[in-house]
Amino acid sequence: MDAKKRKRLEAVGWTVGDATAFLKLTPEEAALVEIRLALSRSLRERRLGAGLTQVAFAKQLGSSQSRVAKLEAGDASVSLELLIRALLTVGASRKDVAHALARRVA
Amino acid sequence: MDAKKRKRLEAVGWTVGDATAFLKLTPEEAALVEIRLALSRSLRERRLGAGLTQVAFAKQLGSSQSRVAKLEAGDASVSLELLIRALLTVGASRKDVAHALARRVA
DNA sequence: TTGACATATGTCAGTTTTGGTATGATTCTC
DNA sequence: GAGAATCATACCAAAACTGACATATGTCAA
Repeated sequence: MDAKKRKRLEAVGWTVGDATAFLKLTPEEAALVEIRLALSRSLRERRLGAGLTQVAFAKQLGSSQSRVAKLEAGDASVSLELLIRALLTVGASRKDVAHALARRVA
Repeated sequence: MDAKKRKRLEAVGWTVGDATAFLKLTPEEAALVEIRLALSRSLRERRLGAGLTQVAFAKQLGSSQSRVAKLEAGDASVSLELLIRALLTVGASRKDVAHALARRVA
């Protein structure tokens, strides 16, 4: 989108940009969101790759299906702590976690 | 240490190995400990590199000096969440965090 | 359609984590 | 030695997170 069109839209009350820009996140907050997203995607891939349902995986993890769903949704109500522990539980190594974390996600 | 010496020690009631082996951590728990350690080390390096005291950094982070000390000590009472947010606050990027996390620590 | 299965979303009491405060230990500079 | 600065540790009330449960949505096969 060119600058002129943006100006026009903003003049009428629209905000132009991606979700993080819209939500006015600081760079750190944006990075945190990206990290959450990258890890949750990796988690889902690994769970499916292992042929596990959310229920089965929740049992392994010592948690509930609903929390696994939230984990994979990148829900704000789950901590990075649990997200990383979950990845380790599906068999990811420390380096795997690092790799998932570095992966482009936007 | 050779196998013979270990056998001799174990026969008398000693446990031979590193801290994680001694504490009988599962692989996931051990990885989590290593992750915490790797991140906290990186945090201290970065804070010092930025010429900040714990007090000054705590202010930036919106936390307290005592919590920064615990962060850097790898204390179990601080979450990975806060640890990672702290790293991002001292200027680490998502990739920096990934790199710190992958770093050998034992 | 119905039933079975997988996943998503809402809620909540109990637990964990947090920021703050207090205090102790160490190391300097005067 | 006194005072100042930096970091470590203990404690606590408030906030955030968790597991569990209920329930909703979606999908597929009979």
